Order: sequence, then structure tokens, then C-alpha cells
Amino acid sequence: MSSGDETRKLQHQKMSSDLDTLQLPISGHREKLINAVKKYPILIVTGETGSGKTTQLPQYLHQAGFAKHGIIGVTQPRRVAAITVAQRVSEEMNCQLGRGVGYQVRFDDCTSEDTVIKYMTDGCLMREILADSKLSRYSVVILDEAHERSLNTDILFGLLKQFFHRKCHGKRKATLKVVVMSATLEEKKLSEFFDSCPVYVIPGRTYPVSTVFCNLIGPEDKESSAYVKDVVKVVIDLHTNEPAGDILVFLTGQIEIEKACDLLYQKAEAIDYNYDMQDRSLEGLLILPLYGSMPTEQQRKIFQPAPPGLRKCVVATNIAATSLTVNGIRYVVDSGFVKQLSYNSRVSMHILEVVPISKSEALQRAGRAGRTSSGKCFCIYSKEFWKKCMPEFTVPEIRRTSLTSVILTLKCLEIHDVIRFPYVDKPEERFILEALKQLYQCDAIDRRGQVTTLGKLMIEFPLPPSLTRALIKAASFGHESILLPLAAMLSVENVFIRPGHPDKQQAAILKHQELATKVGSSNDFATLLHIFEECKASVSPSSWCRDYFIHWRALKSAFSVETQLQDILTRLKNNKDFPVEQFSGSRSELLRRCLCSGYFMNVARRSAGKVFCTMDGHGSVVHIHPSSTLFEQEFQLDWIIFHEVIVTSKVYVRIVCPIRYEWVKDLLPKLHEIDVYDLSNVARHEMAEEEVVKLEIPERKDSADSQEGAWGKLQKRNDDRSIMDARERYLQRRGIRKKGSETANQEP
DNA sequence: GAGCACTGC
Repeated sequence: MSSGDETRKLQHQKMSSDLDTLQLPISGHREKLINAVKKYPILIVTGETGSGKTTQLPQYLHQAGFAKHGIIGVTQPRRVAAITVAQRVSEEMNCQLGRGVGYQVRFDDCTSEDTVIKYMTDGCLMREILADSKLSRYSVVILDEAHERSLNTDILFGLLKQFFHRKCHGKRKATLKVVVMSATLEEKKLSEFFDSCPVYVIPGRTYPVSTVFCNLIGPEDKESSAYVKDVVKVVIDLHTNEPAGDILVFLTGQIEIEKACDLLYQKAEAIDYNYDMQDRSLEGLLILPLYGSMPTEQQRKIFQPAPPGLRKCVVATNIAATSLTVNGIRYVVDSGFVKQLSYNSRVSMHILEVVPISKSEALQRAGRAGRTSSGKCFCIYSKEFWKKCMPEFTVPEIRRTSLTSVILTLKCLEIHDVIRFPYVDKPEERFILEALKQLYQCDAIDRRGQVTTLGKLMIEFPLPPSLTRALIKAASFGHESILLPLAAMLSVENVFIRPGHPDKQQAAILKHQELATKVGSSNDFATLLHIFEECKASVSPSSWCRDYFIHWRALKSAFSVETQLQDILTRLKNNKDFPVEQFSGSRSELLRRCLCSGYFMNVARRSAGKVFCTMDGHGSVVHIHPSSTLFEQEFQLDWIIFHEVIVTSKVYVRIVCPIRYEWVKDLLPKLHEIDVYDLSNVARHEMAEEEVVKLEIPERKDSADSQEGAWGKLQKRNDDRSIMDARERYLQRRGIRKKGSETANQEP
């Protein structure tokens, strides 16, 4: 059951009596469930939405005496879910939240010595395991929402499986109980993973949802960009022909959603007008966009019921599939696409792209229509598209993401054989090797794969290794105050607001430029630091944000992150192993030199025109993103470092600053010392004796090296089509490139 | 001359 479901249930049940709790589908299974947990060390419990497993099972186990020799811990993939469920259960158990029933999420620990049932995020349990690998406080660990396959839950699966397989845990093995709770579909795979452990099925209570294939998208339209129009058409048809009931539309991003809402708004008015002329009554459409970067108060609007005579139509991203639940939805319109981040380990690049959803995800989306009554799901795609283009299951996060932090965590838990670690879905070996390489490069592990003193310091920070390395460098100089706010700013959502209206858009751009100018318009990192400091120092930080088109919500969380990082650092600085160095130079140089020590794998040098070439051994061609303050200043630049790469119409680097070659000269050879494939021995916990290869700085190309040529070379050099393919698909989607055209190597 | 889905420590 997802967090939203819990919220819904919360609202729903508050009005009803305890009788309703007794009538939950799970209540008839109380004794059998208790006996199953007693009998088996690991048990899988599946149940559809509304079965009550999240709120009731921990209480049953508590009543059966499982909390006598330890606490009952329940993990959730999201913060809100952990908090709202804990609230609900504390009410049901008639105790004060934080006493008998508590929760722990980042920045908010609401537990006490009396806590016997503890809800928490899976990330929190991971942190706890780092301090106590035997989880000695717990009698039962329940991993909820297992079907979502979040990165942390997947790692917890492997750790718990290993826990029961290892000989060293002795008595502890007999006392710890593990329950994995999941929606149906994935339970077979999970059961096999846990040595064919039993699966307990609780029937759900949902209503039937019929599916209509509208056949507007077929297998040949995998890269179609026209589906916003199709979605709008389906919504209008539905609105005119189907009886009352609210609509939920799934699209992929902010821009699409705004476009769809505009079209709907025009057309809905047209319908009203036409029907008025014919003197027929038709309820209007209340159109509500919904996406993550929207202000929270605006998001709340979707929870209000539509005024009488109006039909609510929520046009949302995937946020409506897991994080937020809209009540009373009777119709779902599914575009069949989702925006997904994937990682290309060969060139160390993240690609954010629109891809067809999986069949299981499509069923989840459709299910949103059957919560309060029977419903209908209109898929804009055809049955053929379903069969040919949609995979059975979504690729789990662990196979789509950079694994540096995960691998360092495993190493810190003394799991050195990171390749043969029991993964439910094993990541490709090169993902693991790339992670090891990066950890070696930032001195978190040594050549034998052992965690270094620095690595042990780094694991304490909830940051990517590169950023942690920069932070520790600054702290070793005694100047952490320059890196702490920056690390915080880089950990939160994008702080710059991009308004929808063209007028406001221009005003926002000017205000953002003003902020960049104050630090000399030459360093995006310094701009972020400046924003943090200015905002914090202002009389009213929230109105400061409004004036400068900055997300106040993002800044608020940056302030919390900075405090947390400061606390961790203060604790670690007492450690005798904490490095101490001297630095004399300007603030600007200090900042950039610290960044270099963490981001030297993200160094690029201008090769020709506005084209840069990365120095990480891949030699990828990159451009400065237009959102950077250094955009169109390329000719004045030579060496740069960047925070991240994004592949859209070109391979762009975002958040950039110029550096001097001398600052990275001694660091760059490290990038070429170890070949990824030599690391497989290290991964398997054997010694590796690689030959050290000296770095060769590529000669700067003359201006004759056109962009066209550079693209061609990138393609050959990397021998990797996926980045180019992603770019092609992007261009096709935006209608810049026609399907099947042979112009991949040409730059406009 | 773009345009970032979502979540977590």
C-alpha cells in the first residue's frame, strides 16, 4: 500500500468507528499471520490496497508479544508515509505519538525509550545498520512496499538474506524475524530470492476497472511527441460521453502538463459554449495540474472536492502514482509514458528521458480508478503497443543508478565481494566496476578495495562521494563554512523557479542574472553559495525568495541539510584521523580548489569553439548548458569543472566553474591509473596489481575541428550508441528531427 | 539557446 493510500485511509477511517478496523480484510487472518511469523524467519505478505497490512500487522505482532525482546521496525520508501502511518497506528493503539508508536525520518526522530513499534524510511534503517549490523534492537523488521523496489529496500533485502546465511550471527538468527510486504505481482520473485520462503496472501478490497485501448499510439509511435493532443482528445471524449466522476491523467513532465491544461481549458470552454447554445446542461471541467516542483499549497488544491456541477480533472506526473493520492477518481487517462532517469556507466552519464511504462506500472495507474467504485481506464495506446513496447516490469532503481554510495556502504559493512552480493536484481557488472573506480579515484577505497580512513569519514555524510570529498577538503583547511551551504544547495531540488507565463519568465531570468552578477557571473557554484547566504541573512527569507524567483521550499530544506552536515562534521572533527591542512589564498580560489579535489573526475577542457572535452578517460564532447552563467562566455574559458551532465539535444554540463590546470594536474593521473576491468578482482576481494598508466593530456584541437567532427569522434571513441540514441530520441520527440532521418552526426 | 520525473540519508 502506498503512502497516499494510507493518507486516504487516514481521512476515511477517522470518520468511522473501530468497527471499520475490525472489518479490514486482514482482520480475519490475525491468528494465522501471527503463527506464520512465529514459524518462519522470513515471510512474505502480499495484499492489495486497503487490506490493512501496513497498519494492522505490526499491532498483531505487538499483541502477540513480539515486542518483548526488541522493537518492531517497519520501513517505508517515503517520509510522509512513515509519519502518517505512525500517527494512525498511535491513535488506534490509544497512545501518544512518539511513545509506544513512533517514527524516524531524516531531520525528525519521533521515538523514545518506550517505543515498541517504529515506522521509518528505508534509508534510516540503512543508516542504523551501519552502526549496528546485527540490528540488535529489533525483534521484527518489516519491509513494506517491497514491490516498489527502492534502492535502499533492495540493499536491505540482500543484507537480511546474508544475515540468515552467515554462520557468525548464532543466536541472533533464531530471534530476528523478517516480514516483506508487497503488492501482488512481484511476490514470486521475492520468495525465490529468500530461499522459497512462504507467501501469505491477503485478499484486497478494490473495485473492477475496465480498460479501453484508444489506439491513438501504436508500436511505431514509441518516440511520438504528439500524444499530448491525443490525451486531450480522449479527455474531451470521456467528458462528453461518460457519467459523472473525476478524471486522473498521467503525463510525463511540467511542460507537457501545462500544455495539456491549456488545450483542455480552451476545449472545455468550447464544449460549455456549444452546449449552452443548444440549451443542454453539461458539467464543466475543473482542470488541475499536479507535479512535484509545484508549490505545496497549490498541490493541495487537488484534494478539495470539485464544486457541484463540475468534474475534476487532475493532470499529473507519476507523483500521482505513488506519492499523492487523489480521492474519488473514477476515470484514468494513461499516456503510457514516464520520464525516467537512467545511468550510463560506460561514459558516467545520467540520461533523463521519456520511455514507455511497464505493464505492471500501467496496471497500477489503472487501479487508481477503482478505489471508491468501479472505474474505467482509457489508455491512449493500442493493444499492440502494450504487447510490443511495454516491458513486463519496471527496471528496478538499482539497475538504473550510479552505485558509488551503495558500494561504499557495503564495503563499510565489510562486504567486500560486492559482485557476488545477493542482489534481487543484480546490477550490470560494469556499473559495480565503475562505482569502484570512482571510489578509488576519490580515495574512499585503496587499490585492494579496502575502505580508507577517508572513506570511513565519507560514509557519514548523506552526500555523493565527490561532494563529500570537496567538503572534507574545505574542513581540513578550517574553511568548511564555504562548502557546507554549497553541499546543501547541491543536495536539494532545483532552486530556480521557471514560471509558465512569458512575462514572468523574463522577469525571473533577469533576477537570476542579477544574483549571478553579484559573484562576478563566472561561477555557478559561487552563485548557489551566494543565494544561500543572501537568503539566510535577509530579514524575511521567504519574501527574499519570492523577489528573486527562488523556490523557498528548496531553500528551507537546504538550511536543514546544512545544519545536519555541520553536526556530522563537528562530530567527526574530534576524530584524530580528521585531516588538517594549510591554505592561503582568496576565497574564490579556496572554493574552486576544494571543488577540484572532489570533482576532478568532472574536469573538461575546451577543445574548439564552444566545445569541451572531458578529461575522465572517456573524452566525451560536452557543451555548457544555457542555464549556466558561463554560457556564451566559452571563448574565455580553458579548463572547467562541472557538477553534472545532462543529455538532451546535446550533451550538456550544468553548474560549471572555471579552474586552473595546476589545481588538477596532480589529481588527473589518478583517473587513468586503474582500468575499470582490472577492478573486477578487487570487487571479488582479490588483490589487484595493475600497471600504472601515465596520464597524457590530449592536445588541443585546432579550430578546424568542427562540431560535426567532434560528434562523429565521440560516437566512434565511445563505441556506445546509447547516449547518441538518447539525444536522437530527444530531438525526434521535440519534432526537431524526423523519424528515421540519417543526420545523427550533423550539428545544426 | 535550453527546459528536471520521483524519492531518500
